[in-house]
Amino acid sequence: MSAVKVRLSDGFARVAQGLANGRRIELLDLLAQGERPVDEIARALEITIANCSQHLQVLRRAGLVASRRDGNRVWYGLASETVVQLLTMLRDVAFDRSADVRAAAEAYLGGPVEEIDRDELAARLERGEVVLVDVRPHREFVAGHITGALSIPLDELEARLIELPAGLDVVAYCRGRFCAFAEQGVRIIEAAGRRAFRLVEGLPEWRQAGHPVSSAS
Amino acid sequence: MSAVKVRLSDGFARVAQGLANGRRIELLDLLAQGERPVDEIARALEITIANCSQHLQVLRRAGLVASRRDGNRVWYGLASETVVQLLTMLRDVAFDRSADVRAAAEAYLGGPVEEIDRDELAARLERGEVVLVDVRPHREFVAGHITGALSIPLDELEARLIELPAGLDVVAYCRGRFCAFAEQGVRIIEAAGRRAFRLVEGLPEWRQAGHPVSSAS
DNA sequence: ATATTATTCAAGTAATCGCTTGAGGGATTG
DNA sequence: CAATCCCTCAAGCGATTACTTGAATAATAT
Repeated sequence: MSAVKVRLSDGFARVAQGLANGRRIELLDLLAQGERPVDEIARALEITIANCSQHLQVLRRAGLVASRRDGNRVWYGLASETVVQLLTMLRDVAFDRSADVRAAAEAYLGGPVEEIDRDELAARLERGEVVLVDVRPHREFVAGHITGALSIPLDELEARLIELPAGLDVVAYCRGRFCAFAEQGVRIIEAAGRRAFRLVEGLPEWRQAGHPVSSAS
Repeated sequence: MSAVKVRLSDGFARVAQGLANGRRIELLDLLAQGERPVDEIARALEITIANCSQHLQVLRRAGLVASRRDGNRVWYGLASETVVQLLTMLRDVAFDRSADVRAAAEAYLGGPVEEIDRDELAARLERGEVVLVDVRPHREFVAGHITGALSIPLDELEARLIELPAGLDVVAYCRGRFCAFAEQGVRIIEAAGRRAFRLVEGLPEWRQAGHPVSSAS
């Protein structure tokens, strides 16, 4: 009787176990931007391929990721959109409840920049009041981006500032609340004398809120 | 630079680590019904007090629970309502993504019973169409219950069926979607020839959805 | 003060985790 | 076919986790 309850609770715990490692959190954050083959994930996380593969097996056993084979590559992606919600909530609770996390987040993101939320961005986009820039790597833009956004990866931003239509405020967005790309993008744009905001959340949250998303360039 | 990102991700992971153990999941589920002293938690989980205390320290370090001293007892409770949301989402994702969890849930809860959701219950309560029974232990009812519910703990239900006003459908609820009390309650009530439903969620989700809750008997 | 009750701490042990290294398996290329 | 590329598996390691036992601490009761 109680053994069955233990089995159920252990099952829930196994999913949490998947999230209980910093590298796997980064991995899921990356996969939230679109599926990828193992070697790319390993490179992005700066870990060995064997180590990465093992983390992926743990996540697969936890039911958080799924894989498909294409030729001699294996592509991994999130098992479901609900995984994004879980990850987002985990990070929000961590930020809310842990002073360590808040300190680390500030150290990683740098001081505050002006922010804008999803609904406000949607409204201003509708009215054509802002330029929206996706500062993630181009491949992630191709996999999916906010409809109407320009793709200017962070490391090209300074050189391509001229592409931003003049006379409008600029909004930058990236992978999510705890990704540093948009913050850095905003600083670069502001250094050029333009007013810039960061979208608080990233593409996954935007998609999940039901706002319009496009694929391909 | 990357070291800072590692620190942030590890911080997120530490919170997940708190959830990454079956006993701690049960513990949080219990605390979602109201705060309790250590010895009671240990008894409910059928673990030793020392072991329980150590799990509670892990959860405190993860920022998921908080404690207060009253005389020579220490009462533990969830650190925030958001912890309930996180726990609920974790279990929903686990149920959704893991066949093991679905099998364990079925083994624990037994076959399906008729269900009713929050909004429907709220509407029917409003119209006085149903009797609502809280089948959790009485102390949990006292700590907080759905406004208008009767308290009949599961182990007294069979003997007290007569207290249920005649001529109405009965709805039973308990701690949550993965608590077996309500299922068992529905079976007992149906065995007496009454029509009975189970509220899909429990009190924590009801409260969090903004529906009316009362305290004390 | 002493005894009692409730909780935490410290030490020890078996099991698990995270990583490395090197071998093995699947699929494409030459 | 061999050679190559991509990924997984197996073994081994140091560190961490979950649990037990017994001692230490904190507040109350006698």
